[in-house]
Amino acid sequence: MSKAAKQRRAPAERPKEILEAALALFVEKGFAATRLDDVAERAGLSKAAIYLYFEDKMALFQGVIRQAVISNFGTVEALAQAHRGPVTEILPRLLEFMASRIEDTPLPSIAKLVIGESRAFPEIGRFYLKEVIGRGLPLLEALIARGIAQGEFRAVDPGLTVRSLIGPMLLAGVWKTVFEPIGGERLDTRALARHHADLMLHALRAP
Amino acid sequence: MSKAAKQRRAPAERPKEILEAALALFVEKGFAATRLDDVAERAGLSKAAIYLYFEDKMALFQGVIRQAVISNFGTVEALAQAHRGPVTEILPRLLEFMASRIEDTPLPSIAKLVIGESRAFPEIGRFYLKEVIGRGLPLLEALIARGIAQGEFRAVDPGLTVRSLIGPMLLAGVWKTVFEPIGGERLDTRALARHHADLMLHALRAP
DNA sequence: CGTTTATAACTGACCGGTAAGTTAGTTATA
DNA sequence: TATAACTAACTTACCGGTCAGTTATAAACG
Repeated sequence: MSKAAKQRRAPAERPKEILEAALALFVEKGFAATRLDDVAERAGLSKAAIYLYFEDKMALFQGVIRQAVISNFGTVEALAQAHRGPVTEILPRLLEFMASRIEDTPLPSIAKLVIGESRAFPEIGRFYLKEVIGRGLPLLEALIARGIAQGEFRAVDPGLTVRSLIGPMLLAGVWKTVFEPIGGERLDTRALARHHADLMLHALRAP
Repeated sequence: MSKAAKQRRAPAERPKEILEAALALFVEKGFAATRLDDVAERAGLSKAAIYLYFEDKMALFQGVIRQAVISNFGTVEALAQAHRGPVTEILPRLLEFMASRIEDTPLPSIAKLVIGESRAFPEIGRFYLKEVIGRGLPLLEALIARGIAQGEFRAVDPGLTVRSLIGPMLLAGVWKTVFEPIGGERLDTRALARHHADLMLHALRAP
């Protein structure tokens, strides 16, 4: 190891380090406003070195999104599928789990990036559509359908109901990333999740 | 009028024309990716002429947002305040009105712009926060509070309830502007509005 | 009524800063 | 001494913003 301040000999970690630095900066300043020189500095190497690991800026962005998405997703699937009890009990847990993700991880910032840049980079949007929405929605729809089948819920449209369920969580994410940083008053995402779960259970309860 | 293909002598209309062109391009490509030369071409004049009417690109952006917001807002206020009947009847109308705005106006695209650019241009975000959210939220909260006072609704937190109410509409706007253009399946915003209104009324109904 | 003059509206060509992407060369390790 | 990892310096293209000059209109004048 010697005194090698210039970190060498660990190139396997390099892409991850670059992705981490890029995530922080993309989240902070957006895609266009993030300079590769800054990403490089933060990752502790030169801009040219980034090009050793990523084709171009776009590929780096894609990598960041991919990394953040896959690392933050498996758990939801587990949570929703493992639980075999009454849906009435799962729903509040699920919403509170989402709230914790919104409060404690960069997930909402990622979503904001996707929202803002997917017109310019449709591949990003399609990736998110496929990997997050395409996996998450069916999961939740199945849950609602199960609630109906088990006689807990009235017979509503599962697709629309899922939108009603997660809409406020999207709102919370947008609020946290867009309006709180510029002086909007703090929103208690977990309280919203609990409250919304309560509303939804009242709304869905079979007569 | 003669054959003056070069339009002159109507400078009062010019700012509006420029704003219209800019709106279309900002909505299509985002702020950073929109070239002033393109705005100029679309508005039928030269880039330099834009600077006769707007301080800089940022002021133009601000003008676009301001224009779109004020032209699309007064009606909501009217709708919510004029109606003196039971809140139970107003709520579905209100949601369906929002749905029509989302489907038939560039409002969701504006919102998307604000979401995407407010980190880089906090003034934009604050303007939206003040003019749209600062006016819309209290209006809706008062409506919920009235529903409670009139004995139609159970005693819920009006602030959180309003978030539950409009969350799905935000979701619809995001879906329309972000995911439909890149191959996401069409979402029937009005159906969602009706369905969500139904859920909310069930959720809020006093026992 | 034609001609000059004043000026508002507008433009083409340019400037300067910026940042993505490249390359030729350097350094550390095996 | 071979080579993988890395970098400083460069090239290139773009685009926001400016400015000196041009054109269309209207007012002033003879």
